[in-house]
Amino acid sequence: MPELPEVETIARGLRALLPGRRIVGVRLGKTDFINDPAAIEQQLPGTRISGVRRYGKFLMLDLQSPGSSMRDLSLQIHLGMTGQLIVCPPEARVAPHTHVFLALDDGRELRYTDIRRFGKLRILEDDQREATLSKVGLDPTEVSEADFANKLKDRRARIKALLLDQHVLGGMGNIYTDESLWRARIHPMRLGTNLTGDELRKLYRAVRDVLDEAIRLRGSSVSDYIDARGQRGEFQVRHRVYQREGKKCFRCGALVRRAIVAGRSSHFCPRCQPAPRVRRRKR
DNA sequence: CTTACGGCCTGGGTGC
DNA sequence: TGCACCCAGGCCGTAA
Repeated sequence: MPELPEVETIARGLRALLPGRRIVGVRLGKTDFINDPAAIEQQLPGTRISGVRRYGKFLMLDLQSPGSSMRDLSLQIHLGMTGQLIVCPPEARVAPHTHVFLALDDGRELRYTDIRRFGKLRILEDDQREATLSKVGLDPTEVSEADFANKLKDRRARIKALLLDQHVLGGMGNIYTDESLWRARIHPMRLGTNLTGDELRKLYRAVRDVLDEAIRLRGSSVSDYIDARGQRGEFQVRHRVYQREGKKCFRCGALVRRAIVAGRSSHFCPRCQPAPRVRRRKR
């Protein structure tokens, strides 16, 4: 499931292949995950891809319109759980559940495949672009330690929920949240406001390190993630708690536990990551 | 405003 | 062989 490192890997792959290319044709399969399929079909052909951006888990393809009277557009892509973007020759085998084909002027094709169709494709006018970008929280690969701490230290929500909240930080998903909390030795149910200064520092370090390592290893391929060239990532071999329920903690040997926190299944070591004191429920 | 939670979308994998 | 069920991430509505 693509989170920040996977989306970043895909973005880097696309950046080597797409800028400067013109879209010469559009073919769509199922369209229920696209905000305006007719606009995609009518307005994309003829545009030139000027840039590929990542913000949080979103990808943005910036498109220059051919005529100066026409407005520039952006194609906003969210891969959901099972979305894949592949650049390939048009004769390459078409994977099942491929629903978007963009023919490029170099003879290649950009394809979007999504088994579950939890992904989203949106076409944005240039005036909607920045408003959309501004809704996503700070980028955890660029945020300063002070900004990171300030975002969390006054919040009474659970740290797991805060790290997953895309308005707080953009790009953390279940894997990297659990891995970061394990490294920082913080239980997912701890409240943001109850973290000590030292814990916030450790968590900041953990988030940065986990994401940097994961990007270096081109993401985690736990189910069907592949990058723009169809390659799998390698970070899944470095997972320390994610999907390791019942296995030994790499640090202390206690058995990794799984619990639902903030509506998501959360993996943690009950010894390294001590649970917060349960507040006595008032009757 | 903040937080918590349930429901919804879809289909592959699992377990009976 | 079939089939019910679980689960995933994001988002939205509702309630406290």
